[in-house]
Amino acid sequence: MMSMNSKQAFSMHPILHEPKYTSLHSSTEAIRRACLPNPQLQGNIFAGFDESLLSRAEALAAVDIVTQKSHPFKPDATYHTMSSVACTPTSSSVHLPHPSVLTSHHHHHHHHQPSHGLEGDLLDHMNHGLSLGGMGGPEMGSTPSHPHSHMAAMNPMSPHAHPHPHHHQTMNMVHAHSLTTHAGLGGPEGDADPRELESFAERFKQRRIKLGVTQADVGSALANLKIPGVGCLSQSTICRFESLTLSHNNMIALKPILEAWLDEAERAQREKMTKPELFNGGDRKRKRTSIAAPEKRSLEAYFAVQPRPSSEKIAAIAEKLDLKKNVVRVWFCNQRQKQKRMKFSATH
DNA sequence: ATGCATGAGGA
DNA sequence: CCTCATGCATA
Repeated sequence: MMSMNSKQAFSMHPILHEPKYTSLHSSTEAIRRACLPNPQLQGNIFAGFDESLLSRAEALAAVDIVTQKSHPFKPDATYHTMSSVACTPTSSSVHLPHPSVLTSHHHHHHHHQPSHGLEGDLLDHMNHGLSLGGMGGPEMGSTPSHPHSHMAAMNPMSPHAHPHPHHHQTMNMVHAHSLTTHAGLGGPEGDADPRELESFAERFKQRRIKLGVTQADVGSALANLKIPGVGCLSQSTICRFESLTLSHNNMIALKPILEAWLDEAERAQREKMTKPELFNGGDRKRKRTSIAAPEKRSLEAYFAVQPRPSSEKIAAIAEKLDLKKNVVRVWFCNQRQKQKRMKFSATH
């Protein structure tokens, strides 16, 4: 198993040079990040009395059950499936010609701390369905409402990928790098503004639907564009792009690609349509752990007081909630990522 | 549309 | 171990 795709060979790819990217469109994201919670700092601050905090958080979480509205979902543990996949993006062995790195962590300026009233803070968060610090408050699913605009295969090029459904990571890494290094000016302009991304995302969705293509179709069709370093993307990513639930950087990186596809797709629509083809492969599916509501509430409570628990703390939490440590760790990672998504970004 | 997961790359 | 970009599986 786990055959190594060429994408994974990325690390040993001959072209490992890292050209110094220019600050094409950037500074905005720096500003955005500036408002994010400060990493390790809080950890130390609370390291001393985190015990009590944890207890507090847990207690609150427990009591909170009554305040929570009913959840129509089953508090199951884990599911398993054997359903067959429909769209197999497959691999696109291409790599980015310029594996320039991203992640320019420079959160200067840390924000407030919940130390001014933990109980109050927690209660506040929980009673209000958690503000930015806990979970996605505002509905992102506020998109129009044509969930199923099926039909597809009208991609510019051959929509079907290869007959080999390795569900491995597609490693596109269309990273957009940004530099905060703009001379001490007062006008942080010239970069991609969230405003434009927003409008583009909206237009994109509409035109995509007009073409009668699904998000999944767009994803797999991208590979056919043969753009260096760009393979296919999943429905998830396309969806997130349209709903702006990606990091600012990610949005900026994907925009030109999706734009190129749109162009090509609309052009191709006039002339022809390649023969639609469908294939499928049956692979062992990954399993998705489902954290029950009560546990999730506890995690949110913990997260409110300590977004970055230490390994030990994670272990402790995991044990209390009877979850695997790794599940808890990943949960925290994912929560942190959510905070950074465009929709909740302070750049707005 | 989203929750949980994987992995590269970076300290 | 984290951050980030992405994806599979699911509601």
